[in-house]
Amino acid sequence: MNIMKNNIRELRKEKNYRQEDLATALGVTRQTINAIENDKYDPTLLLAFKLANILGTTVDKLFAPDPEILK
Amino acid sequence: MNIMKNNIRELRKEKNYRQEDLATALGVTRQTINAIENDKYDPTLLLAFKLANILGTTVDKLFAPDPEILK
DNA sequence: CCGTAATGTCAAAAGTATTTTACATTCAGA
DNA sequence: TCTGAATGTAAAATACTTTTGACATTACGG
Repeated sequence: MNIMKNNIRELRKEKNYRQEDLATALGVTRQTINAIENDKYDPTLLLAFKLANILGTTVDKLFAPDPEILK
Repeated sequence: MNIMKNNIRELRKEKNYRQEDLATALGVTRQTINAIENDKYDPTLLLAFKLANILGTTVDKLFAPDPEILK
């Protein structure tokens, strides 16, 4: 199960991208973007950096792990 | 293949932790810490956050993807 | 309302991260 | 030099991420 929050959808919409636009820009599939936006699983670290980069933010701002989990 | 750089080893030594100390503190195995320090593979996003947290830094400062790869 | 674009979802397969167990190498101190 | 501690490494098993292909649902402009 996945405990990370993210605001990819909000930032994506600000840029008027479709899930598919983001996906092709990052070299992944639309299903991957959809799954991450809907918290099905976390992206790899590399994909997290690519997402932050294209959305004009940082990994630390884009994702927020449950504070409970940061022992 | 793994294209991410990190300075976990340096920060770990500043804190006088052994690989095993970091591992048990984060709930992973020593082999995992060793593999990440030696760039065998990237950690998951969650483990990256845990590492940054315990080492007193941020994911963005702790890891640096090859700029080439950030299209 | 109708058509179509966008999003949601699913199952199977492939790729990658992590664990476990085990052994090898390096290095500092007694 | 000898010992023990720390690190490096490897293979097999398991878990998780991503792809592929396909179909369902939602939302919106005409």
